[in-house]
Amino acid sequence: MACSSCNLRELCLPVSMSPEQMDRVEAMVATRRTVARGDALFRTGDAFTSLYAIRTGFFKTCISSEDGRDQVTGFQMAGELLGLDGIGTDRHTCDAVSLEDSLVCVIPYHMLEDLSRELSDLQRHFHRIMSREIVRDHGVMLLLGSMRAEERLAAFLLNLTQRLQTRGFSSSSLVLRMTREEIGSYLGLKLETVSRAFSKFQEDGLLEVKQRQIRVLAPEALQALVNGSTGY
Amino acid sequence: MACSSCNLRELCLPVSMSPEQMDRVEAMVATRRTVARGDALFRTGDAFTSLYAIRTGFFKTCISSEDGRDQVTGFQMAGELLGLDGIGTDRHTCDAVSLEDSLVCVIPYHMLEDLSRELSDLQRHFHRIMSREIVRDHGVMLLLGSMRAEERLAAFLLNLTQRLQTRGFSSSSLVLRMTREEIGSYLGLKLETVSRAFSKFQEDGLLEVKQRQIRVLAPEALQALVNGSTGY
DNA sequence: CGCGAGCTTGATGCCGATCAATGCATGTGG
DNA sequence: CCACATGCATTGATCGGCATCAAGCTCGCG
Repeated sequence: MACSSCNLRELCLPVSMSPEQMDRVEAMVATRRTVARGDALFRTGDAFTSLYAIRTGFFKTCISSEDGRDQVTGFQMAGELLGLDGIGTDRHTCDAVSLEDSLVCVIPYHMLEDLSRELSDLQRHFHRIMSREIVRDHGVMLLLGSMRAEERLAAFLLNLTQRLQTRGFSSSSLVLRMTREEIGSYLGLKLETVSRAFSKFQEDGLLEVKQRQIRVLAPEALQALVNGSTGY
Repeated sequence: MACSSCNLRELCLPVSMSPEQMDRVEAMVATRRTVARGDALFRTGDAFTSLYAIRTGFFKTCISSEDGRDQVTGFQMAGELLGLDGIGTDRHTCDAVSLEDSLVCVIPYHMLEDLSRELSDLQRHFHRIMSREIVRDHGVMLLLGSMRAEERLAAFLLNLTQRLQTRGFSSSSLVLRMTREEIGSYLGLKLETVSRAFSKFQEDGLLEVKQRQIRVLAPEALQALVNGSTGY
């Protein structure tokens, strides 16, 4: 259960620490929490106290405006951090909902503050994580602002397979944890459009689609879609 | 030229510090830099060394993918921070282009790291700023993913007026620093669509539009657009 | 077995992109 | 000072991609 023996330590917060630094990090991450599929780790408006590192499982984060409009802002998998949204206002500004039974490591934020004042490596790494989150969001803005339906889905799938690969899974075969509707919400599309794009990819031999079982047959073709297809 | 006498200090990085803390912050923010209209403060790929606080002026940040696609990811005004994108990879991931002659305060990042390890107020505030940036981006994702053209423009205008108001300007009268095309890029629309939406708002008596001179006549109506108009 | 949640597929319509022309300010050189 | 160029904005006409509406279909589960 210790960070030092966690197979995600290279992806998570405590990257490249000395053994003694690691001890202090482990003291900070003392508690774990299970979240059953469908339950929320936190919800909009909840008081912010901690960040959460996903040990196992899969989450979505979503926001909703006063009227019913809502939007999935991201999908998070093992090794990724949840809760950064809460730092700014001391309240969470989105819901984090588990898409499968999950286990998270609880990182009390005030302890992270204290410790990262002492361990500059930790400080540096935490800042990097926040910065990368900002950069990721910019990428999504590009996707939502300028790509067409199939391009969006291609980008989404490549992003997923890449992250799975980093975690040692096959880059060609994956099981979607989320519904077509959730994918659509993330990509700014309706579920029917997502479904049609999947079918199209299958017709064209880019994918093999069996419900949520996906096999990527032609990653280069997906990549080509994401890049050049504005058709110059 | 000192932070302590800067009229933006309540918006910027050095919020709520003791005089002696403020001295140390000022020592960190030793240099200023002017950026002529149209010039870049930094560009994608530039080495990341510093954050920049806008003293006077106006910027846009934009990213572009390998093919020509590009996207304005934000507009920044006095008191706001630029360059957070660079922390994650030690290189900037977007262009920051000045939309009018501007002056920025240069904050060497390694000094900010050092100082925020000593001043927990500074540390806390810096984290808040990054977190708010993430939350802002999520708001833009909601806008891009689920709003229609006029709703997007209404949200954009309200956001602008609100930020201007915080800085002591009128909330009803503003001069746009950016072109229709830049607004369109930010909102995921074409410039013609932006132009039409402006005209529509003027017809409906919500705005008075003279090129880039905008007068907001009915802010509540704009707000209503942003909220309820999904038409249930 | 039958129900329901999620997925697929088809038909139609609308919003915003695209193409194209004109208008309007600012600036430059003759 | 005017003729002309240039960049930006407006407006109209047409087109296309995605949303919407509407059936079926599949699969897991009580």
